[in-house]
Formats: sequence, C-alpha cells, structure tokens
Amino acid sequence: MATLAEKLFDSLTPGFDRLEQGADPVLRRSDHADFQVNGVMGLAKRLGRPPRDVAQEIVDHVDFQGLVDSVEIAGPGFLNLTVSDEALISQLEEMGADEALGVSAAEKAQVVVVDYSAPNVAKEMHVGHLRSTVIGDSLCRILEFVGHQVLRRNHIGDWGTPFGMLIEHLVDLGEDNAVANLSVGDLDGFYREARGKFDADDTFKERSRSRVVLLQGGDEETLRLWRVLVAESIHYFDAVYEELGVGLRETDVVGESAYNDMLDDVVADLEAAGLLVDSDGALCVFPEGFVNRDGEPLPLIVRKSDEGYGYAATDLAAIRDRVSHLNADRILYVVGAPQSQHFEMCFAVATMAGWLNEHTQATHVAFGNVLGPDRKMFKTRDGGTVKLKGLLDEGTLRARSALEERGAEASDTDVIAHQLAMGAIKFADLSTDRQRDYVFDWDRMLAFEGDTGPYLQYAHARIRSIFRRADSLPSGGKITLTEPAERDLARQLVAFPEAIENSLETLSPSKLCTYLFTLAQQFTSFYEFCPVLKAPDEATKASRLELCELTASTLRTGLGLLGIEAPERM
RNA sequence: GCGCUCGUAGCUCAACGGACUAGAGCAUCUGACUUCGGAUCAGAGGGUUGGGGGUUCGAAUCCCUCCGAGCGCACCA
Repeated sequence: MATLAEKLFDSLTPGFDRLEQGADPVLRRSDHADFQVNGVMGLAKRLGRPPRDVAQEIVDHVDFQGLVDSVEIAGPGFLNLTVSDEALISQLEEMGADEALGVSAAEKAQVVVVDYSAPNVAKEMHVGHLRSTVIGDSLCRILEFVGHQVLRRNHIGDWGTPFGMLIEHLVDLGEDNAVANLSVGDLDGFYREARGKFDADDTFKERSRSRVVLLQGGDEETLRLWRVLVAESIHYFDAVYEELGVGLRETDVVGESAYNDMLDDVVADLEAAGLLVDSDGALCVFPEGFVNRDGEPLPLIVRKSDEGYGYAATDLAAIRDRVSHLNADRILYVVGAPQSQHFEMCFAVATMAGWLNEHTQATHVAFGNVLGPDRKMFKTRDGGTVKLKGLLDEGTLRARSALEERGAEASDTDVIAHQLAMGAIKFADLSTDRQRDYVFDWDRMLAFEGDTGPYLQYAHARIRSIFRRADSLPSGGKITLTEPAERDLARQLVAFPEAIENSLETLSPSKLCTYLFTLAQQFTSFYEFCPVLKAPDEATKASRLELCELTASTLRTGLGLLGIEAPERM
C-alpha cells in the first residue's frame, strides 16, 4: 500500500513537473506542520524567479484530493502541509487491515547474504561479537520483512595455525576429558592453557607445528580431532544465540575452512585475469589507491610466501562463491570498523576480478567499538575480555532484581527478566548509530526509564493490560481523532513504513529505534490524556481501542524487527 | 607520515542542505497519585554544534584549514 508521504508526493509531482520535469518536491516531516515541502527554493533559483511566486504557482496547480486540509506558504518559500483527519484515518484503516502495517514489499526481491557474528572456534564469545550479532540479526529480520531472501552466514574462525596447539592440547587432556571441559563452556580456559604450553614448552610447540602440517595435509585422525573442537564450539555458540534470541543456526555456519577447496581456484582466476604479482615470494594483488606507511602500493596478500593462505584469500573465495553459487545480489558484512580497509581492498580486488559489479554489490556494514563507562575499550576489572555469556547472565540477574523490587505483576519472573534484559542490551546497542563507538552502561540501559528497551516493552504491556480489562476487544471500530494526543499518535503510527525504509537505506536499525521510542512516548502521552475504557462514549472507546491495537501491533512488529520480544505483562 | 571514522547541553545520543525556539533521554528543579499498570505524564533551566575561514537565499550537515580522540597501514584474523 502507498504511504501517506507517497500519496502526497504523487499529488505534488504534477505541480513541480509543470515548471521543471522531474523536479523533486523534497517532502519531509515537519515540526511546523505535518509535512513540509523544501524543493521550491531550489527550483525557483534554477528558474530565476522569486520563490514565493513559484510556491504560489505550484499550490495553484496541485490537487491534493482531500489529503490535505491547508497549504501554507511560509518563510522564504516552504510549503507547510496539514494533512486532513480523513486522510489520516483512512491511512490508519489501511494500515490496520495490512499484515505488514503499511510497509510495501521491495520492488525486486533480492538474494542478500548477511555475514555476521563470526566467533572463533575454541575461543569465548565476547562483547566484540555482541554488536555484529545483534545488528546483523536485526538487518536480516528487516530485509526479510520487506520480502528479500536472506542467507545468514556465520563465518566462524575454524582454521589456521592456532589449531595445531589446540589439537595437541586436546590430545594431552584426553578426548573425553577435553570435551567435558569444553562443554562447560570454558573455551577461554582451554585456549589459554594451550597457548601457555605453546609459549613455555618447546616440545609442545614442535608438536603443534607438525600438527598444523597434518591438519593442512588432510590427515584423517587430525581432521577428526579438529571436528571435535569445532563441533563443541558450535554447540556452545548455539547456546549463546539461543539465550540472546538470535536467528543464527548451525546450518548458517559456513566457516573459513569451508573455502579451503576454493582457494586454488581463486588464485587461478586472479592469475588468469593478470592481477597477481609475486612480491617477496607472496602472491599479491595491488588494488589502486592503497598505500602503506612509506607511500608504496599496499598489497592484498592472496597467498603467503610459505604458500599458505591467509584471511584475504578466504574472504575473496567467499565473495566469489556467494556470487557464483548463492547468486547473491547483495552481500553485507557486519564487521567492526577497524576492518574497513581490509574490506575496501577485498571489494576492490573482487571488482577487478569481475566477481562484483553493478549487479552484485558488497557492503561493509561497519560498527564502532563497545566502550566501558570510562569510555575506554570495555574490559573486565583485571583487563580481560568481557565474556558475552557472562554479560547476558548478569543482565538477566539485574533485570530480575529490578522486577522484584517493583513487585512484578507477572508470575513467570524468570522469563520476563530474561526478555527485559535481552531487550535492554539489544536496544542500547541498536539505538546508537552503528558507526560510532558505543558506551555499555548497565545503569542506563536497565534503568527502565527513558530511551530504553524496557520502556518500549512497558508501553506495549500497558496496552495489552487494557485489552485484558476491556469487555470488548478492538473490532474494526471507526476511528475518530479529536484530542491532539490522538492526532499525534495517528501521525506517528502512519510513519512506520518510512522508518523501515529509512533503516534499510542506511542499514541502521537505530532509525527504527528512534521511531519506536517516539511512538511509545506518544502513546503514553495519549494514554495519560485520553481514557480508553472510561471514554466518554462508546464510539470514542471503540476508536481509542483501535488506536491502542494499532500501536500494540506496531510496537510488537517493530521490536520484533530489532530482535526484541514484547511481553504481554511485566 | 598517509588513510578511515568521529568531535552537538553536565552525561548518553538525535537532527535525510532548510526556517521563527539545534531536538530527545538521563541527571537537576517545579507540578500531577480515590492510577484503564507512576517502570508514567505535564513543565522549567541547561548549547557561540571543537576553533577559524569559505560556498549558499539558507550550514551541525558541503569545501578548505587548524586542534583533539579512536582505529588501520605486507605475509595474524
């Protein structure tokens, strides 16, 4: 269905086209009216005419067909549009009848590969994985919501030299013992012990090195041991995803090792394209525009001088595979900002090789670091990395005690505490612009006041509470907008599709967060001023119940797209 | 040194080249409880948008320059 903004845009177009074909009205939401048109000034300038005259001429030639109550020419040449209540109401009714709440499906459904989370085998997931996992998950949900086919890819670190020492450590412990060890979830302990022996014990170091050779050589027994490590780790990751409520499954895991067999082909392709240069024994591609410290061309090292492959080769193989076998139209990499140069180089090389082109695009969806309250990298008190699992558990504990303090209404405190905690953590993360570093602060995100996940969940729970007390449920009653608070709420409700569109365009769930917070705020204001169950008459009550229903579904749907649950009560 | 990202209220953040008051949230202060859930609402104070130039009818936003922060810059991912 068409959004209100689209309808207004369409009625404005003839007025602008008369004066200049294709001129953009630059229609925006406004504080001064419902919408404002900013395009007149630019157009007037191009025509060399006084802006207010142009504005008047446009107004004279536009038929809003009842969408607009008043058009006012303001300031240097703005058009302020006040939308008619009838238009707002019919928009709300369309929205209510639409499962997608007015969000139209993408014009062309694309195959979108979203690469996110990517923890390392035999290493604990830490805060660094939180943003990738949470942002990636939300983007997947939003993309699917508008009809794209999303392929989630968990590019786990399951290959490379550290596996020599890890496998040898596993052998030392004895397999059963090691598995028991790992399944407890103490992956860091396992890794640290292996590392410790590797640094301290020359024999162990030597064994590790030969083990790497065996692994790369495809030795069956070594591979079997490696698979044990990988399987145990994935099992552990799954538990974390489950707790976090993220849609990543074991079938989404396509780790680095999955590309081993394709690396030679990557080299062959690049060689055939004449891109490979031998530099100190390493096979490199030198994409234009990248220089090192000394101003010399910077290579992307495809094959190291020891003939081994590094992560650049794997990343290139992944692009090649995703384009040619998965038929991806788009590939998103939800990976930290520090890697941006690496991805720029990979994308440049992939473009040179012809894997990426105007039909298939790769985008690095970069995000900033997680900082502690001291604005430094978030670490534990003794300087260690913060384990993700511990963080999630702590959040749940904190949420539970907050619930108990307030005398929770719900009986299943454990479930609610968990939903609140995950909502708080995710919302805090998602609501900050991706690019920026973000400050992790329990007190703020779980304060349950202000711009937080729990505030949104609370707004939703309150609406559900009204329905529990109501003798009749919303049943498509006629909506009327008399109070200002009703009108403000209506205006915000119909803007939902714009919020989704905006999030998608910028690949920033934070836009959706802002929208939902404003919606929740406007709802609570409405709730304060407009009694629903004690409305002055039955018609008003029915109308307000409709507004409640629409708000509840919008909140539930919006939170769902962020990966946040909307409990019935709390 | 080069490159990328960024600098907005005491703190955490918005603002797609647009307006008469640069917005929210937290914190502070003032009101509102016989409450459809006060985890709330209404209101107040708080800003030369890091500094300086420029482009523009109009700049937090674009360009230049300086200052400051973080990250990256050849065989680790």
